[in-house]
Amino acid sequence: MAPQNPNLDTIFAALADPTRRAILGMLLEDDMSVTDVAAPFEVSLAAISKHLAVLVAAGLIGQERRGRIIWCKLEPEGLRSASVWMQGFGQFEPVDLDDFERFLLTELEAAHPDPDEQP
Amino acid sequence: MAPQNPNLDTIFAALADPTRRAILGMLLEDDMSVTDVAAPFEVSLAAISKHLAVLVAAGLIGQERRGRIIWCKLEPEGLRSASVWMQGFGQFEPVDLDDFERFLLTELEAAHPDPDEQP
DNA sequence: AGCTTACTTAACTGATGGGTTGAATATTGG
DNA sequence: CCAATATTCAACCCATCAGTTAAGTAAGCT
Repeated sequence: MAPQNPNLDTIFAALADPTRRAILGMLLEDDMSVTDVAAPFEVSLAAISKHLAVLVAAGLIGQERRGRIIWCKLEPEGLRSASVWMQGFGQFEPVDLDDFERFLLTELEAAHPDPDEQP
Repeated sequence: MAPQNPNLDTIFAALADPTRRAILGMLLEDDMSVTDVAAPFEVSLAAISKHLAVLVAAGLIGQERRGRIIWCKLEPEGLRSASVWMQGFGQFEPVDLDDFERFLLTELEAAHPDPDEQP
């Protein structure tokens, strides 16, 4: 629904914030409502709403209203251009997915104090 | 020489600026002096010097002084953590290097007005 | 030594970003 | 309709950022 100007500027700027990366990590597991996305964080709901708007503008997530709940879902294609750009540097090595898992968890732990999670 | 805290915040923030991405693209071809890096851009040398400092802090480039010239070189490993993080999204598709070439050229053209090019 | 080249630092400005609180809007349930 | 839930919008605060100009530092040249 958004006009979406998914250029590299907005994509990388969106990824530069740890809260937003944590949100992406959460949405990697499940689609979530705005309220549920906001739950683990200490900042206000309005702040999270703004973060989500940034992610939508960057084309990294999509939002769909069903009833009074707005569902947020990952838009993996939004990362393609940035990913392609980055792969140009760094010897084009294959990606280690275990590394990714480790990074993702580290990010999530760092971003919110993890109230009800059990490892 | 910099203490370098190459976390994802600083890396993505560094990549969010088109001038800095263009600089990375230039350094992909050759190591360059600060003055030469600054040449194609319309902003002041001081501004480019700051951009380079940001890239160094992000671990994306390195600088080495030889004589009175400071040489800037790409540090491809600096992108690894960010690249790994990103690949976690987007179905883990293989990267199309032709796409990369296209993006890189587009970026370079957009970043500086290409003083000696004839439209 | 003194001038020139190469670059950084300092001090300032205007714009943007992330945060807040409080009011506004939308939708559902009683 | 009215109240509660879900989310955004508006107005503001403060910090950071990209840019400027001007001065400062460092190294080579003659």
